[in-house]
Amino acid sequence: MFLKGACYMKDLKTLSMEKMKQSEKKALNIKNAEIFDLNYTPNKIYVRDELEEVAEQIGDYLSMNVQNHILVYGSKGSGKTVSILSLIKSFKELNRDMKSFYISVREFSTSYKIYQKMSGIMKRGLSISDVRKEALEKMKEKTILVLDEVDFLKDLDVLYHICRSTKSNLVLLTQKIHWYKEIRDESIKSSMQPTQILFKEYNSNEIYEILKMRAEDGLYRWREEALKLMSALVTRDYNSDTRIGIKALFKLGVKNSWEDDHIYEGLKEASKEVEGETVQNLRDMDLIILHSLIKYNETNKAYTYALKSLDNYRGYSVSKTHFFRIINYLQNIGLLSLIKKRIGRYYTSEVQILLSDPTIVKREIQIRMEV
DNA sequence: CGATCTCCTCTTCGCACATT
DNA sequence: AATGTGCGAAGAGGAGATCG
Repeated sequence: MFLKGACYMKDLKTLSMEKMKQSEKKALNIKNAEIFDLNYTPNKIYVRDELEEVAEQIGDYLSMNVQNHILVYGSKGSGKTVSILSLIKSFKELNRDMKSFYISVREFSTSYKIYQKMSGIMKRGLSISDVRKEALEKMKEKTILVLDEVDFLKDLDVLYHICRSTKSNLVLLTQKIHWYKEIRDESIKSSMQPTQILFKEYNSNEIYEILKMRAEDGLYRWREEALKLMSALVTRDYNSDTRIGIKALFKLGVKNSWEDDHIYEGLKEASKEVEGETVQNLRDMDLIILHSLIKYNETNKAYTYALKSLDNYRGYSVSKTHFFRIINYLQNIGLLSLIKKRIGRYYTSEVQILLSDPTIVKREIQIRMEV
């Protein structure tokens, strides 16, 4: 016992020196950390074939000034946002008089909020027509409005008014192939008539190209074979989600270690981080329901359990209706998926949790309980 | 001048009814 | 029976108007 302690004390100094040196080394391999920020818009991107079609449509809009709306489908990390933003950036360099707005609908999920964001008028109490008027005023010249994750939009006012009373062009991005089909309002559909473009999932070569570009711009040293393995794994194990590859690349770049097991570990950590952010953004009610679904993967048992925990934690309650609405929401943001089953005469849904590490939910609850 | 009222919207949630 | 949908009620909240 004593000996161990002594050893530890003795090592502390060398340990800290070693760590210090390591930290210096870490910083040494990073050429530009910004490159690895998931919201970074690079000047140079991997141009997928489908992007040419988008570019053509935008080009037509700009030169003829006739609305030419675009709807882009693609799964998580298929490059929708980055591609579109980079493309618009380069169009802007050619057309100085062109304007553009980018709005994340997950964040601004009603037409009212979108108008507020666009007009810059954030005060409350104004009627929707007032805010709308201000927002449309900003769209008189050639304007492109990008609505990211448009399936989160709760009403269609923006779409209607932008199609009808402006000459602006919409670029809508979504993961949901059915979103447009499910719009009931025919008048909106007939005035919008977007060109629909599907961004396929990247294959492993494409992901390799993307990682290589980021590595070249952001790192001093890396290993080709490592990038190849990473892209293969991202394709196979992480639904071709490029974001996870990029995050992992940064982690490995910092350590400048490219052995196979570090790669596996780095990817796992990266995906946990992405999941962690989603979980942190949930409201208490959602979180508790998610937790009960993890505990009981069958909706009815989970409902009973959720009622109990809600009551314990905050004295809240949920109706079954609302409970299901929340489950649907959780499914929408990709935390779980439901498999409908029939047992005898009855139906149930089996819940499949899509988190690779469900314990973060419990941890998040504990953190919130302490406050 | 501060207090209160009024206006308008947003969000959340449950009820009743519809669907599977 | 288990889920999903439409609708509307309740409460919150912020800013400007109005009043004492």
